[in-house]
Amino acid sequence: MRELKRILEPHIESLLVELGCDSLPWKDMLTTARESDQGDLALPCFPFAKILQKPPVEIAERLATQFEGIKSQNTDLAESLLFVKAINGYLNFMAKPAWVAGLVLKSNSSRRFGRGEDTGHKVLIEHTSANPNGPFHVGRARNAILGDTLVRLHKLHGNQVNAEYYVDDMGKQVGILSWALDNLSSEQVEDILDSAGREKADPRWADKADHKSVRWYQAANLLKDTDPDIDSQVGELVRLSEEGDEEVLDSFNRAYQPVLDGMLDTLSRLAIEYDTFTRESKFVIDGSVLQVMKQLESSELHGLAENGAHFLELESRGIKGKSTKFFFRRGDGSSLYATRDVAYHQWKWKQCDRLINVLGEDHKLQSKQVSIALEELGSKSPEVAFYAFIKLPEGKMSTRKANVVFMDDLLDEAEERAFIAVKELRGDELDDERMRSIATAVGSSAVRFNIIKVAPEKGFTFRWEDALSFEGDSAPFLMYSHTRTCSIIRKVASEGHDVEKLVEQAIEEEVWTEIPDSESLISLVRVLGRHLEVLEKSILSHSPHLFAKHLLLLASSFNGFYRDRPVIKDGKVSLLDLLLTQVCRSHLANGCSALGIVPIEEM
RNA sequence: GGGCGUGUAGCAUAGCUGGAUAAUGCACUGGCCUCCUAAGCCAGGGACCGCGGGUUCGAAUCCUGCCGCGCCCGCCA
Repeated sequence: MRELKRILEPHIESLLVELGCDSLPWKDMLTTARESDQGDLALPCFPFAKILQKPPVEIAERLATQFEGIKSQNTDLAESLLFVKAINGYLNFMAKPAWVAGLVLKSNSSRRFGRGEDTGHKVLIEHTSANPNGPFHVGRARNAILGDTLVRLHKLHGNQVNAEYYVDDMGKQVGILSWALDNLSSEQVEDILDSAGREKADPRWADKADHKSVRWYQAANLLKDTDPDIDSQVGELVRLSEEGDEEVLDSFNRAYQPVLDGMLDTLSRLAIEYDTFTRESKFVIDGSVLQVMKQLESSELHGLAENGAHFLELESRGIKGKSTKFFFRRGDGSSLYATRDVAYHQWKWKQCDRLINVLGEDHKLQSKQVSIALEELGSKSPEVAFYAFIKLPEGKMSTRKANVVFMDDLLDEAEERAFIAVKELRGDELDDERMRSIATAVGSSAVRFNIIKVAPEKGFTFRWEDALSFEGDSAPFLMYSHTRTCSIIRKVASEGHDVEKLVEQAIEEEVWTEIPDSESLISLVRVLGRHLEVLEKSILSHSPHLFAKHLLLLASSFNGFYRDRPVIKDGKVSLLDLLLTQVCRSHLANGCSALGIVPIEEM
């Protein structure tokens, strides 16, 4: 209730000045009331008790009386404020429902659609950036889903966003894959995996490049343990790639590109797309890594190891642990992953005014080191959205060890279960094709939502039942509420009304000024009033789950409204209820889309 | 050993810049389709907020010490 706060603050201030209590941080104390039937905002009066030597209950009552006096003399207050009440030592402010409704319904700006105005800010969000060495799995999915959701939320907020994928086209992982594809036959690969007791490849994915190539990658990793010669061969390839050797980089490219394409196919099933792809090798080839290394040498933190390796000593910058050194150049003069990352960040900063990385919690130290190095070079640090891992009951997911749940399998299973559910509910009304498309939308939405609804910093264990949950706090619940808004509009139209015209009429007549005394209608209006504030908070704290929770609340409030307020009855349309339904429909549709949930019109 | 994060009903989570009776879903008990889709709605039971100290008028929230879990402390990526 930002608008209400803005109106109230000057008046509260003048009262507190009069009392001599304005030295306290009362603006922060003025918070959302816990009980929504007692008010929208509340000011606890306990801290004033000490200064005034009077009981808080008495102070609250005195303030309430004085405030009522001010209210009658001020048009802004008279218009927006329903009442001020002293309850248990709290000063509670309740906004007029009609005023709140007006905020949401009357504006012909983007607010009525649950969308922020253009901010003009350019935001670059780098996410996923997974090594292209095997199929996309559920462990990696948290990065992609969190990242893509941030991209969508930023767009809804009004920012201009670039979604960026950093392609790791050099280094050990790709080196092993490339070596394996050049040196092992299909029979050898299957023999190696078979004798290690690994499962056979799933025939369903026999034609998908990422699922095919990962067998080579896994076999080479097994072989490497017994044959040290492979390590040195791969090591040589890696060294050459880091020097920018074109031939090696080409063969790396041939090895990983089909795998990356396969991963991107899977991601597109989740509606995850990227605007730009940037290869790590770019920064070696264009010389910027070399320049970074040179510049870091003149840092006061710079140090030189016995064999000629360069590092920054970060103890003075708060880095603790066994090693406080950040190596940025090997003894042989070559760069390291993090060094290239520094060059990459400088490049990213050239194209945005806000830079966000989505990273697993295992990258926390690395990320801090890169930030310090950037500061040494006079560059800004990025914002980082960290997340904890999704693990399996058997432990951490690993492509190398084949301990993974493939996203392709999860999505197939989700869609299948969704199909069974639609068929059971609507099998006699809809044809198979229609039900299939509903199931596809429900499946991918549910998978995304079940990951995005928990706070990023909390780790969790993957369980099929949870990932595929369709009830309660879930994507299908949101989607279902949205379809209800659609079917109401459909019904109004089907009875011969021109919905657009009626909505315009409702706005013109300002139908919200005579708001009915309906608890569910009013609480729905209040939830809508908070929509953009929650969106902004969600973005600022990199916490999409806050917006997800809010959307669940919106859907559930709409369901209450739906129960109590028939929009059309005996052919007669209630303009206010129609307008509210239309506004809810946009809020839900845009909100769902921002979470990667497909807002279908029937299900 | 050190650093970062996390611990809330049987389960999964929200609340964590201190504020009123700790919120939601699953599961459990009971009720609601002649009514814009019941993937829904209503009512009910269920919580030493990991444990111990401290700060405060007031602590799930802040400080501190334990305990459990996760991640990190490579001239790997």
